[in-house]
Amino acid sequence: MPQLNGGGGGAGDELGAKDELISFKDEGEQEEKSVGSTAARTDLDEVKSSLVNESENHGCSSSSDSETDRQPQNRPDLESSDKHRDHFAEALRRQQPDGGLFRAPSYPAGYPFLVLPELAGPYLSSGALSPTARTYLQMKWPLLDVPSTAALKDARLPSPGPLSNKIPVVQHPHHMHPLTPLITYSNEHFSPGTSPAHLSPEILDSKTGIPRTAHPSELSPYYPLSPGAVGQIPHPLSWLVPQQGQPMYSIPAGGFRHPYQTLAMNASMSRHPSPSHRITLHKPCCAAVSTALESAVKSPGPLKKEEEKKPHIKKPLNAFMLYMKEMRAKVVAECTLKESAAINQILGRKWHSLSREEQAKYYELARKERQLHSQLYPGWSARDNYGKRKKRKRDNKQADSTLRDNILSQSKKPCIPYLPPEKTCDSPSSSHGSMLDSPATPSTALASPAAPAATHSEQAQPLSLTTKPTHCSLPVKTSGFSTSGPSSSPASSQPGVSLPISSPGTQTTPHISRPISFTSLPPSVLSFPASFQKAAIHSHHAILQSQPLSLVTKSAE
DNA sequence: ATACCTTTGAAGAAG
DNA sequence: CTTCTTCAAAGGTAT
Repeated sequence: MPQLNGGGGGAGDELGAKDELISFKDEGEQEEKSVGSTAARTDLDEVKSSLVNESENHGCSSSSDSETDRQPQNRPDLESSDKHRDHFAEALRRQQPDGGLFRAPSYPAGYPFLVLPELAGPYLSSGALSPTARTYLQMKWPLLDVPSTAALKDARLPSPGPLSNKIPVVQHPHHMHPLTPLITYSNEHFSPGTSPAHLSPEILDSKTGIPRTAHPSELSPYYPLSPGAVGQIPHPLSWLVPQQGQPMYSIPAGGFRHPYQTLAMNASMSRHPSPSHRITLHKPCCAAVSTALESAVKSPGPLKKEEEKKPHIKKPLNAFMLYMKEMRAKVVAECTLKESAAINQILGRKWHSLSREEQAKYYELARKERQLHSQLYPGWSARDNYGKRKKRKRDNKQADSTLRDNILSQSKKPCIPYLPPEKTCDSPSSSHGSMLDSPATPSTALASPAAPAATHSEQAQPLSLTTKPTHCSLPVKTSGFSTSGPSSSPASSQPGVSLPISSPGTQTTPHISRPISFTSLPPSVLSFPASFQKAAIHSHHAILQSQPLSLVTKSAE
């Protein structure tokens, strides 16, 4: 868990100011459409084909030509993926005429982050409405074909006017700030069936293409600040908030009122973040919303009572989760493959392919998020959420991993030589100097803490063990190995020393575990990027610069 | 209807 | 101190 060092402020600024795009294949997506296929897309194409190839007709495997043709039509997917934006921007902004507590440094238009007073917070799920005072909302306008219809069904959701239809048509994923996902926390506190249609613009269903109503979660409140904290805590993510004067989306003055305003007001009433105090709700001004909220909040049975007593406060998202939230839409949009598991594999690879700087953004962001979370919920512990999910997968996993271990040991698969990573699935990395295939530009040499390249190559090994018919050359199933038991890896104690599987003398049975990584390193050491760089340089040096930290080998001894 | 899958990272528990 | 487990998101898939 590399954390940015104290320079956090600087990092934050960097984040806010740069609007750096995640390399991946965003660049030139627009051109891509007009010009046709590009190298950039080959990346995903490869991934797709490798992922879906053979086994499915999802279309990822479709020829580039067809895909090219498909692109434009695919926009709806994109649009839906950009569901995070809506028409609240201006109105919300008005609610904080002074720019609100959280003012962002200059932020490129198109990435408006709003501070929503009182929306159910992302950290509260399942019927738990946050009484918190503020919520971040990303107000990026999607390519919404904002149908005259739903988007503005509700009078309280006045048409963005100028925004009306397809305004942001030009807005493509690659225009998204890497941090956009921050605002996209889903609100599980709304029950699916009760989503207040009026709250959001219609979004084309990614699958059916049929206009659908955006789920409240798509309105994505970011975080709630504890009422007491509001106005006191400088928001760590303040830089995410659009500047006041920034031309966002003009909404007719007098335009709209946030449906949850009453909630906001109510929020102020519950000063204590304590879960037990969070559920009080005032009826939203809108009946529909009210209904939705009530249904979400109220739920029959004693179970509900328990929830009321102890709402589920979600864990803060980590860097990768933040990244995923942002990139998922892109990946999904570019690939008809919708299966999250597969998408996540791609995302995982892409994550590793990110440059240090790019990852640093997310680490910093995650760090801030954790900070905020801790401020909001001082007493909260990750353990509080333990057992909230019923997981039988655990058993499966164990069995699975055991099985895998057995298979491994039986087959005694020799170390697979270093595979030219990513070639199959993640070419993008190469395009932007990923360590994967373009070793060592000075910057990449320092690499992200995740030590991308090597990781991939390692992961590629277990490929054959993939239990799922992904038919993808993607190195997957790393997690499976990670659970391969207590066989502690010596290397884990010395992350920097771990060697690639291919290394001579390494144990024949590739033992891939999860991040030896930085999780085991003290934050001080991991302080990202500076400390990390040092550490990386120190321990890995040239060869290991991209060394897979996740690789565990016994040869390290 | 619900859990699984899949990813990485963070946090906590256990050894 | 190290290792393992759980959860965070997401949405198709499987049970």
